[in-house]
Amino acid sequence: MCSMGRKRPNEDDGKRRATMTRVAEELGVSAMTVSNAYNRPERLSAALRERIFETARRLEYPGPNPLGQSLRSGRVGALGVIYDNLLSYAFEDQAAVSFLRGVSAAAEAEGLGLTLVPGSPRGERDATAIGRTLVDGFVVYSVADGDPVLEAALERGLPAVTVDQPRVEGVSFVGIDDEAAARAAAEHLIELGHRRYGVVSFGLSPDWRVGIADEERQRSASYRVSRSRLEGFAAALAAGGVSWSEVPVYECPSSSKALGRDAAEVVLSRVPRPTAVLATSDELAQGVMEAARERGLSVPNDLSVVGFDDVPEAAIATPPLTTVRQDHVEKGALAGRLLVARLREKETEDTYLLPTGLVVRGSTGPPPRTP
Amino acid sequence: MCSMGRKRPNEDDGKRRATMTRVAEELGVSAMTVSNAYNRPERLSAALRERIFETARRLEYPGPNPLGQSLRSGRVGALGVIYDNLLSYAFEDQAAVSFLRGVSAAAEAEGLGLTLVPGSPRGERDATAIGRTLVDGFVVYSVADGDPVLEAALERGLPAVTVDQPRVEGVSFVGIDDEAAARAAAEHLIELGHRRYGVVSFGLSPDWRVGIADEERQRSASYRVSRSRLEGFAAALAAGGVSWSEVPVYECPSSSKALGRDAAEVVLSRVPRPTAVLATSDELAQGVMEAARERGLSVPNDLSVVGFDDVPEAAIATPPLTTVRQDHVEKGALAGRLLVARLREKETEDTYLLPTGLVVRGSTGPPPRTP
DNA sequence: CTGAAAGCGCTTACAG
DNA sequence: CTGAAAGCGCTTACAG
Repeated sequence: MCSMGRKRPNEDDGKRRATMTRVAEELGVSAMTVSNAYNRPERLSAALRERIFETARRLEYPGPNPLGQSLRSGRVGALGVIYDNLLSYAFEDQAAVSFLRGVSAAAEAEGLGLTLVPGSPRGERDATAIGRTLVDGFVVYSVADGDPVLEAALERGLPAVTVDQPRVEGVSFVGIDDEAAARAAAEHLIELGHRRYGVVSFGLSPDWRVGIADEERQRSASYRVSRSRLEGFAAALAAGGVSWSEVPVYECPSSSKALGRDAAEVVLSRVPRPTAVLATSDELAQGVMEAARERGLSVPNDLSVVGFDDVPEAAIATPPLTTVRQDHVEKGALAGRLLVARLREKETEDTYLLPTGLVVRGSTGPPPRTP
Repeated sequence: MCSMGRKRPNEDDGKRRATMTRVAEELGVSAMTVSNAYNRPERLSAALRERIFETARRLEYPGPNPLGQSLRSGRVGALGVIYDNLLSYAFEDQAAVSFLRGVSAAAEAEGLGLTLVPGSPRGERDATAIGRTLVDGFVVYSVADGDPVLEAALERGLPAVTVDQPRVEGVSFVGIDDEAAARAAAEHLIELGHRRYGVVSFGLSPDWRVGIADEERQRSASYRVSRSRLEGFAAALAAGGVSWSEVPVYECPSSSKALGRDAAEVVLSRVPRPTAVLATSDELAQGVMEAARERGLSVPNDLSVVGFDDVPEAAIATPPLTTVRQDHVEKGALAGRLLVARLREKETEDTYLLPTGLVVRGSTGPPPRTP
């Protein structure tokens, strides 16, 4: 049906795609003159330039091949983003989408593209693509400490910035104070008077474990963000006189409503039932609210739920979700700007912490009188 | 502060980044042996291979530079996506996000990356980046007929697929039957008994015009999707005995809640007031509902609203939005798979139309008794 | 099991 | 205003 489908570039009646040299030969000029026609018009008579373009059109020469240009210049013109999971999951995660929006804006402002490196499922690391990706530098987003994907990225020797996790010596870091932000969330519940808690967290380490995580597992978590948030929760509860060792921490393999729902089924089955659940993401928190609804529990009358991120959906959830706000767009934009600065061989700081704030909405309230 | 920030690749005590040749020289072997150490281990004794890796480590050689590999092989390892606006807007548009999710999944399944080409604001076309982007082919998404950005993409001579718009001779197309889908939406309102309509549409042509679009402007719209949907609305209303020429069609420069709200303020000020509004996207429709709420109008009692796309938010809007469903993820995945097929020099069809369906929810009902 | 040569497509000094 | 040469970093036949 379609003509382009038939044109095999390397087999088309022996006519391989035209090259700059071929155009030059055809006209009896040098290749550099053709190059100048495209890149430095002022070094050329207008007439010759026009003749060159005519010949290019006739030979179907598509203009200078950017691969040649890049090899020569050493510059690709794109920032790379490495995500800790399959790429397609990044687009399901509102926090990641906002983050990518920020990075893309920063790249775009410099005329750079954004290249999303093909990922691999959690628990099945594949770093081969990283060595083959054509970019000028990497934003490494949300990767576990010691992940082979991280090693591969750093080994490329390109400028890099890590975001949220991990922190790597000598590589600029953008994130928030996860411990303090989590602490504020838990303090809010302590102040409301809650004494019985449950926690629903996304993965602690990339081994895809599901279920209650004991304190040893919490301490050894290789996702820094998870580790820090649990530390923040624990600190606030301990300060409020609640024994952390009795708080069930349910670990989900990733962050989604469905997984939050599953987790809540376990956590809410505890006897006596928790009156408050702290989640490490809004997605998980929404799943917890769903599970509560299914059990006929009212949020916040029977159960208080706190999320993390303040994604757009949090404000329109039923009830609106109390959560920790962070600016994912700005996080991405800052990471992008820092990477650009590195490309320009400017110095950057080691650590950039963005502000967070607790947003109290309708999903939290005092614990029920009759437990 | 940071060591990496200090390392200037071209100036670091005269030590430029090591190359394959340098590693080879250091060991007294040929460059191709070093190449084989990385790419064809079986052609090498294990011992020599290890010696090569040791030397590489010592010289801080990061492994074969993919730019060299790509120039040699002619393959980049990434699919490019061209969007009709600034990239950062794509991440705000739920339909686009779902679409990108599909494309990324298709790319990832083949080990390919996804490169988002830096865009330019609507009404200010800049195609220069397209000539410089390193990709193996383009998915051209939602671009107006004759857009210079489209020309630039096609001139690269790489495989390409267009999505939604435009349709280009000889280039595979993925989309829906926009006319039929829009017709179904309008027929639903006709069947409910509505006689007075308003339409809120995203841009008709990329010249950033805002306000009521007359029939001449509608016919000459260079965004095919807008043109087709208006045709569908018009056909259904005409068949229902409603005069299209009396229906105000408000054109927004782009698709967002805020713009839908602005549009609705004009459309709902008409005397007599429309009892039903057809929007060309869910974003716009949500803005219309917002404007109605602000005027104290009840949806659907005073005003029926129909959207288009069935983005995730549509189902949880208040009231839940009646809309035309289409599968944006599958649209992206199909486009990605087709582009991959083209890279593999397989034939593809000219046109792929995905199914649509009207989803009737709470935002539509019979017109009010007392107008 | 290893190598010398050619070439992927381009542009930057350096000349004239 | 235009050119010859060198080189960006790599890998594929082809030999041995």
